[in-house]
Amino acid sequence: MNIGEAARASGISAKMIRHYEAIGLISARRGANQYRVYAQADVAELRFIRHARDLGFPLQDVKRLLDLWRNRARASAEVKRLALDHVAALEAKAKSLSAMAESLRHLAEHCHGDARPDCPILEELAGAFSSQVESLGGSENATK
Amino acid sequence: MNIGEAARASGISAKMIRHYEAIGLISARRGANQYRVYAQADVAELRFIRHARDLGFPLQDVKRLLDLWRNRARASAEVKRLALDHVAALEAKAKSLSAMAESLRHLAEHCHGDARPDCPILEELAGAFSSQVESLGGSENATK
DNA sequence: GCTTGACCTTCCCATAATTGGAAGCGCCAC
DNA sequence: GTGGCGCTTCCAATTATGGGAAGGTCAAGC
Repeated sequence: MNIGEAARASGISAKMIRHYEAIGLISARRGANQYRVYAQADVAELRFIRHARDLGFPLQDVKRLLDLWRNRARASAEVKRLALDHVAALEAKAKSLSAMAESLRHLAEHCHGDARPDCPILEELAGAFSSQVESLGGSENATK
Repeated sequence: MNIGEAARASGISAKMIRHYEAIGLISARRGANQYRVYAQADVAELRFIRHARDLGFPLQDVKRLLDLWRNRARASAEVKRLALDHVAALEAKAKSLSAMAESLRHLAEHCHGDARPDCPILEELAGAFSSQVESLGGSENATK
């Protein structure tokens, strides 16, 4: 099959299939036309890639996982280590985003959100960790 | 003060300060040398930007927030809307990452992780939603 | 045979945010 | 007056994906 059909069968765009080939993740035979030709096994690899991406693995890890998948003599220990490292990274990222969301939501709760200009969200962004910025508008001469 | 000192005072690298100027987020006066010159108010803006970035706001939102901050006649409603939209985006992203982490951790729990090659993680990546890929190794001729 | 349309090819560019480096100049202290 | 640091601009890489141009190929229809 050609790249379009492989794309439909795998859920990866033709654009990305070419890209994955360009970065050495996969390879493809060429027909007499120079068209890329894909077999069922190639589609299976593409699906593998897509599932790994769906789980958030970066392409570098996907490459390693793909190598392990192709290698019948692999040790499952390495797969597990990759997976658990990735789990840790995902959880750290999720935690960080949740913390951002929570502090921002806390700020938003104290903003009345009407036509008035005063807003604790902006005040926090301006002041944040340090003390309040004093007389901001009037001290541009303090340029040093 | 020059860009280096502004960078140290704001926690934003000189590189990024120049970049923020290039994309129109901030501006800077120039001295006789053509060196950028920053006042305390400029540092306050830089800090504002950093805090907004720390909360995960994309630069586009930061630009809008900065405009609102500069505008004394702003309505806090828009700030609140921006903030709550961003909170929703953050929470959605965090939830997505957590879901990935959980399903991957679930898979990893069932992988014995030793020298043997069989591994449910790889099997899931290969098969996932569809049924098991049957006789993958032997049917490359089924190319259609 | 020729057109049309769908498909394929390669190459360049864009996104978002940040970082790195190179080449060249100014400035200050010693 | 010179060495080192800071400043300037420009160019590129990162990560993953997509958009589009300019052209080649193929099958169908008339």
